[in-house]
Amino acid sequence: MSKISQVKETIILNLKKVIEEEFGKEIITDLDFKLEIPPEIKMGDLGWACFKLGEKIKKNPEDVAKILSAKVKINELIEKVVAFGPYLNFFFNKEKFFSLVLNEILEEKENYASSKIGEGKTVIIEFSSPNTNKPQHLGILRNNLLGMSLANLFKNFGYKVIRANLINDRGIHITKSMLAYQKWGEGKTPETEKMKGDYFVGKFYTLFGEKVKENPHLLDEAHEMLRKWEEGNQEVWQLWQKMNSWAIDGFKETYRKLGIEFDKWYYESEIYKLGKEIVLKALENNLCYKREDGAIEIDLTNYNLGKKVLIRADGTSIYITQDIGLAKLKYDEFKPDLSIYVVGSEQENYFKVLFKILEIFGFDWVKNCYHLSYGLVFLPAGRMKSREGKVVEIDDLLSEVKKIAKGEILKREKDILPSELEERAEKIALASLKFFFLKFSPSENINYDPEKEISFEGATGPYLLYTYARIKGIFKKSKILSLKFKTIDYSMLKEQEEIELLRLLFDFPEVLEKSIFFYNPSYLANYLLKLGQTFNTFYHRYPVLKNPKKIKEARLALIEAIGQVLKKGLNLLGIETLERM
RNA sequence: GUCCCCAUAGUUUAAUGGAGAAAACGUUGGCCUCCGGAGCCAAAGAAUGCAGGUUCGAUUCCUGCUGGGGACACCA
Repeated sequence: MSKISQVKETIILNLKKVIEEEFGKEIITDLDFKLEIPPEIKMGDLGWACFKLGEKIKKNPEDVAKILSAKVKINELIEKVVAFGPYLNFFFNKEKFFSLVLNEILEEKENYASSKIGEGKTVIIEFSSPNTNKPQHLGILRNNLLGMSLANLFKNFGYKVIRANLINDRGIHITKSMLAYQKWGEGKTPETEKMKGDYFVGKFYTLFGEKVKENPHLLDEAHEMLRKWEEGNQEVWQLWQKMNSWAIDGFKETYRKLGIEFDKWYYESEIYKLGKEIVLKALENNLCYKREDGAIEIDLTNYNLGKKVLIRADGTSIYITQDIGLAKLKYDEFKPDLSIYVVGSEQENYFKVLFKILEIFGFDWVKNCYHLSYGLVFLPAGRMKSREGKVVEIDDLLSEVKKIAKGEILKREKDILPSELEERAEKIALASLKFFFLKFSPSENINYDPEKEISFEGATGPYLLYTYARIKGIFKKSKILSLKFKTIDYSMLKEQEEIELLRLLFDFPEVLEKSIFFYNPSYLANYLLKLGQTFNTFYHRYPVLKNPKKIKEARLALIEAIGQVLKKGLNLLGIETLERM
């Protein structure tokens, strides 16, 4: 256990002991021993709210705080214990506090705030899961980023993480684009058109949408094509394989740009027959029933989820059949302690149905399944609709933001090498986009106005990259390669801003825990903003280098620690830092 | 019709039931002789949609209402 978490543990143990002695053993079990950082420095460094205890023993919480403050022992780190209204607040010896936190960060480096609490446990995160009939748009971008950052966070806590991608490469929406290509493709390919494969395929999906308005009969042809596909018709399969590989090549290109990797790829075309056996077995056990028309159905009206067909009358399976099968497949293969599905909020009802069916079928591991639902992304014109081409695609947006980033760099540095320009612009553009989407709580819908939201100032990724580069800049100027942090005199650090920064650094491990506990990377994103803002205030108010040696070294240690935490936090969000902007 | 989610400065968002509701954008006014101005400082701007309730304490929990979004397929 890290020294920092030991500090909290020790305080809590001490506190529990005092409460036991004062008010009896039984009372402990009902209390929440969570220490919080008070809103203002003058109130103390850690605090405990006495409301609940007061209620239990029928005493005013302010009196409780007073009683406790007299009893809780101080030590070399805790120099004062004070009753601050209904709160019991602890004041640290600042020099000891600085030395404790900064030494831990500087020693642990990128391992600061990592832990092994997840060791031996497996988490499977299914995310992205695109349809192979069109390029990925902003909604999936949000999905991709959430899945990636959650995977990073879980890894940080020692979990074994399986990043799974279910490619939806089968079904009527796929044959629609296939049919359009067959009719109007004229044998063109992504190569002949110099187009990214997924864009090329998407063009025909949109084309189908247009043509079907004039000729509704096309829909029947698409259904006919799907039937042929399921029969294994050779001609249809060749076309399907060709177009799918175009689309998937395009996806892989997008993932590469975003820095997203997967450990496991599932293809709907390979698994869509899974689950039938499970359903048939459930039928034998009377967990579901056969309707008069032959379809197999389950009645969930008792759970207010209606009725759901599981196998069609003609014996073919539907989407949920396969998801039942896939859930079991994932369980058998990985025995996950937690299985997360990152899927949009419009499918909340679907997942309630899926999980309920798994429960009824007797799979007790369904209790480890969790639907991480996130809100929709809206454009100024409203909800995105691929069929109408009313979308913003990831690749387009990324290259546009990159172009703007280039312009910004050239404003500041005219004679930059082209390769350097390219790399910096790429990282800045990615930081801008990724941070934008991750700073929202997943449950919130996002209104995205491409004209307005592409910004590199204020609460943005580039602001944080800039802050990090600024810290690196100071080090470069200092000509100090590695800091001998053991000999630093931490009593030099006593400014208000320095103490605020220290409290933030101290809080970092808990922010990461909170992010993972609520499956919400936005806690981390907003924390990083706060850290960046506080650092910049400090930076403008106090020089680091133009100081006597002792102060200079102490401040360098502080900003080095800030740099490390910024970098680690950004990396967990999937954002890479830059040494120069 | 039934169910779910959302509603907080002009705008976009933040706040495990707890300590003057916090930021960013925009607006107004300042700050490069000083470690990077993609920055900083200051000001103006909020009875947290409405009406009740629970609580020592509600932006947070409960009920009703209003407005917005979503879901209720033998689509995926």
